[in-house]
Amino acid sequence: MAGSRHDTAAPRPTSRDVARAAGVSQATVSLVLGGKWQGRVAEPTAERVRAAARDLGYRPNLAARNLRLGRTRTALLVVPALTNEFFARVHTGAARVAARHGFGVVLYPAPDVTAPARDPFDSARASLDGVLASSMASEALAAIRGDELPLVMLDSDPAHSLGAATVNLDIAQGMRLAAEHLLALGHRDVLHLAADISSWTFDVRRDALRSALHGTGARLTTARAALAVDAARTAAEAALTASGARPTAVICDDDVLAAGACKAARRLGLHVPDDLSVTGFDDLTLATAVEPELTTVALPAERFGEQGMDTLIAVLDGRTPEPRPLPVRLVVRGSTAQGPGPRR
Amino acid sequence: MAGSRHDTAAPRPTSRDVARAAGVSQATVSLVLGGKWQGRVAEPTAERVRAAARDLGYRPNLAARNLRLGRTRTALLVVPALTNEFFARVHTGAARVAARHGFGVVLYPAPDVTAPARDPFDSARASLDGVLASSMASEALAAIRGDELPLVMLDSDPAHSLGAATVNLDIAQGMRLAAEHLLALGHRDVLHLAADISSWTFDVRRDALRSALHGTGARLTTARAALAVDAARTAAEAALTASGARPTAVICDDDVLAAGACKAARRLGLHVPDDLSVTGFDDLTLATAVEPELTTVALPAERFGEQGMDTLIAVLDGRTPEPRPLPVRLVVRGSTAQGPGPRR
DNA sequence: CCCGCGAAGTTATACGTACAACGTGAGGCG
DNA sequence: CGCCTCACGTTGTACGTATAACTTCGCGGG
Repeated sequence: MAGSRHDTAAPRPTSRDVARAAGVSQATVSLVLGGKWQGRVAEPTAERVRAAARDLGYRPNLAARNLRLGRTRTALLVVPALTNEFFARVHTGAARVAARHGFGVVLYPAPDVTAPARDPFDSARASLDGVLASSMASEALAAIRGDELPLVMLDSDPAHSLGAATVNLDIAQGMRLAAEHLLALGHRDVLHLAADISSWTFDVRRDALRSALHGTGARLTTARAALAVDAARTAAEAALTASGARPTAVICDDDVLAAGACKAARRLGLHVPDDLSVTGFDDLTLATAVEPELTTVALPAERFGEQGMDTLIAVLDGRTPEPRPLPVRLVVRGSTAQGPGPRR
Repeated sequence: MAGSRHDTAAPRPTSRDVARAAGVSQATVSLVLGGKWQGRVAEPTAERVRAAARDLGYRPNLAARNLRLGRTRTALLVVPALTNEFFARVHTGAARVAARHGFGVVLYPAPDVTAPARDPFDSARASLDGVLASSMASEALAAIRGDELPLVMLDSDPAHSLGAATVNLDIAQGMRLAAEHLLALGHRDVLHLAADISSWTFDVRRDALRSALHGTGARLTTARAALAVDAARTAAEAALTASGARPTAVICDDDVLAAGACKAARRLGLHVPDDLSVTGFDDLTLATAVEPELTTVALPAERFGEQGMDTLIAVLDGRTPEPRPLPVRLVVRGSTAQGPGPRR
């Protein structure tokens, strides 16, 4: 009557159905399809089982398998926001490695993690084998259930990841590269436009900048903004019109912020890069979409996700891989140019 | 020796442990915690059970529950690429609704869906209750396992979604709005820069443009490009320098393409919007990051995801909600301006 | 006075799988 | 010739949960 194609509701065949069709016991089916039949089942029998499984369109019931094995081959990936292209790329890498090992990935966008005081793992309907937690929400996460599941932290504060394996991008090196690039161009008054996120991330970046500029006579000022174009434009506009010498270069924590800085410059009648150099971070699609194209620090986001998942799987296997920060590189494009230089 | 905090390997408490602690049977625990204890269990007993569960930190084993109930409260979301901000937003909406109904969402990025001839569902380690498939890869997906799971199609070709419920954005209306906007500005020679994706999507958009321009004396040409800034720039540059009258406006299938078109204009010495009007689609972060800000068609991406998941859940409940296309709206910004007009 | 009935639990079972432990012939060897 | 071994399976059980079917007991009505 309903006319749907789900009328028949043909129940999915089980391993027992396959066994019946192949004329063997259910255990034999499990052995053959589980790949552990070496020397336990004769080849002709094994082939008969495989054929029966194929004919019936048999697919093992994951819930039953998970229950039996006590693990799910599923990992949770916690990110601040998937709409941030960087994290989408991290997910891509993590999911690729996971698939290679027969693992699935469930996503948890962190913003809600702390707010509703709900258990973050409730939303992950699958039971989980482990957690891959990206920095920004990891403090909250670690506090909530840090030691209940194997955990790998992505780029997080060592102070908050006690005992958990960590995978890092060399963020500090990225900031240094940007700073040195601007120094080489003759800039001596630099604004750091920072993303308004976790304090640890902020500290790492600012400290790296400070040490890079130390002893060069360059001046460093700081402004913070939420991770959005408008917020960045507003903050940059304020910082660039503040009393005192106007910075000739802006180092941004993110390409999105850099885009905002460029808009601020335009509003103030400054030309990028001639009047103001701007550097971004992440090398998102955005970086080459704007005019001029952004000089930015390219992060191996997918490799980051891959290595994170590799590490998690290693931890699950009882191994402990040595943490080695992933290298970053500076991509020089059109948003940076010669500054006032040392001629002053 | 290993020194890890997983040494003790304390096995998670089961409902039986809770039962023992509360001095009741396992069945009673299940009744109380399952919420079906009305009139079956006295309040003091129920409270004792809840207290015991809390003390032990009991969490039900999802694998066992899934096995018992035969459903998983997990849906698969198939998207072409998560790095596309639009789909990240769709996911956000879908996940929100899913969470509200106690559902989880597993993601499947489609690109690989057809290539390796692997079963796409293998990568979803959880068993699934249903599938939410976004347009672009849905043909392949539907072909592979269309009728094995309840399916809801997002913005897909009706011809390929036989029997499956569908949720649509009013893409055609979006194209009409853009076309009418340009017509009103006096443009009579329009280039359609199309995304090189599914042919159905392309047809819908082109047909909408054609009908909107029909009878206005306006000329429509078409170029296609992969969904990337560089590809779009190249294609636009070629189309704008082709023989014949140069278009005075470009309607793009996506903001990313629009950014590429703007870059092409700049290379050709054309000013946007004075010499060339450009419209985008989707209203991504990108749209306000570039200069000038893009006039674009804003899509309710999150609502789209929400409605998709709502529909899937309705289908799982045996209901059949009427499909109603989600409205889109034109956001006029700085990338469009008066064209040559009817003065000619 | 006894029967029935509702309240408050309990016992038993099934979901589908993986694997430990147990047959069971046939052939080799002392 | 009897026993051991090996190749090839099979039988049985447990994973943790939800729920149908059953028990037990107190109490009110006929």
